[in-house]
Amino acid sequence: MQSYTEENYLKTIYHLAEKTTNVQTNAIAEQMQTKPASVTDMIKKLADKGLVDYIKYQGVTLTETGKNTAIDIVRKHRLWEVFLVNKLNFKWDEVHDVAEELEHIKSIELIERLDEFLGFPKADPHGDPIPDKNGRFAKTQFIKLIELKMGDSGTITGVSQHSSAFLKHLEKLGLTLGKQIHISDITDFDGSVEIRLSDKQINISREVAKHILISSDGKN
Amino acid sequence: MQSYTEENYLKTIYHLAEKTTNVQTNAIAEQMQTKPASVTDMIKKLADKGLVDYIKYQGVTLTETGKNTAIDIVRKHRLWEVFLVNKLNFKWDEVHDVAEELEHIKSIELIERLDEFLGFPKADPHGDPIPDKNGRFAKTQFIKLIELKMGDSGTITGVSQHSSAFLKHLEKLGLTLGKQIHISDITDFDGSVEIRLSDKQINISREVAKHILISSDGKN
DNA sequence: TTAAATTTTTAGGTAAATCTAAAAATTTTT
DNA sequence: AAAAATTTTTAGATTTACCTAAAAATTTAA
Ligand SMILES: [Mn+2]
Ligand SMILES: [Mn+2]
Ligand SMILES: [Mn+2]
Ligand SMILES: [Mn+2]
Repeated sequence: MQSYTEENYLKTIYHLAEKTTNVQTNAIAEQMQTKPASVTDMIKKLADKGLVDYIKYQGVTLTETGKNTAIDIVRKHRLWEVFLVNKLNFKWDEVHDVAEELEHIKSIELIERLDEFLGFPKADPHGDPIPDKNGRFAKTQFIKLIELKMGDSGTITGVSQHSSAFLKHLEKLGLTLGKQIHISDITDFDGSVEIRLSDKQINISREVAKHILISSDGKN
Repeated sequence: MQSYTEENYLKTIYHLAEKTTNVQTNAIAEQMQTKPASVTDMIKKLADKGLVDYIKYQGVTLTETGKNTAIDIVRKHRLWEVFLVNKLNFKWDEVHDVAEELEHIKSIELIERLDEFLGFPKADPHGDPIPDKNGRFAKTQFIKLIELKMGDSGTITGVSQHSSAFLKHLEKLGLTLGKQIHISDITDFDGSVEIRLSDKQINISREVAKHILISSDGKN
């Protein structure tokens, strides 16, 4: 059984490992909003428990057990987010902090029944995949909007930034999950992207385009 | 902002204060499954924070703030129990431990929306009243089944014991909330109670009868 | 109203998760 | 390949929530 804190470390390491193979102390510290010295302490503890492999000065990797635990927390986090949005009418930018707490409730029964109650959803309100109870989920193949070329089309199926400011901005622009988009132009001057939606034409900055994930329908 | 632990102490003190006016250190220790010395430590801390009034050797009472905090936790606990039973199909004997964790999730928005989602329930699965968001709730007037006389009738509206063993037993006997009962006899030998339900006749021990709460329909 | 029993507190410590400051190792630059 | 910069670890404290053992206060019984 892990503490609330250990679970958060495992989850953080898991997410960082999606980007870089060996996860560094400082990266964990930044993500966890704590100090590198504290991270070293915790890493040793997790290593003792067999949840991470650790060689001094060379970062950490999750063991099989550690990874499974992390995935289980991710599963809970995302299921709770679906609950908050679909059942309690929260907005997609309001759910993260509460899910951050709910993910630590320890009851297998609870999460299985919640999953069923929600109709076994495959993705959370931000398009992130929800692992099933065995920890399995499809590694979805997203393309960043910024990588699309002029004339490309696709559907918004995720975001890679969960800050409330960003999500609120997308909502205001009408760029929500499931929306069909078409790249009508890429501005020479600043690289901003001109997008055609079903009902309107908008322009978004490169910075915004970086964090929108598209499932491509191919060129058209 | 209180810690998880402080909240549990406040809730425990609140419940004990429903029975005895001044709440003793040992009583808190027993309820919290901890040692009296630890309770003394925590009481001092709660007193420093203005959540309890405390005079050495004379037990504690909740301050107004302390009481409001406790009631808020009770509200959360009971709303989550309703959620678990009504939405996730838990049995009434399975919800306590999970609610014990869920009650500490800190989000006013969450609990208000949950309340609404559940249809603003007035009582939890055990018949205990749910405070509204201002902490108000009717002090329900229950009579213990054991206090009824032969010939009395009433409706089961609560239980004063939440152990899984007791609740499962009641369920098996068909003594669930809302059931109409009629006292057909009180056995001379052991004081056990003969009860007529709509469809059958059963006999329960004094021990069981003590913990069933009845809203009396008057004699008939 | 003493003595005995019970309750409560104090004193002194432990373990978990932090922190700051300084030392050590590694990586990058010159 | 040094020097400089960065990253990481160690050393030593702090805070929270516990604990045990012993002392002090209160309550109950003789
Ligand atoms: Mn968390
Ligand atoms: Mn999400
Ligand atoms: Mn609790
Ligand atoms: Mn209850």
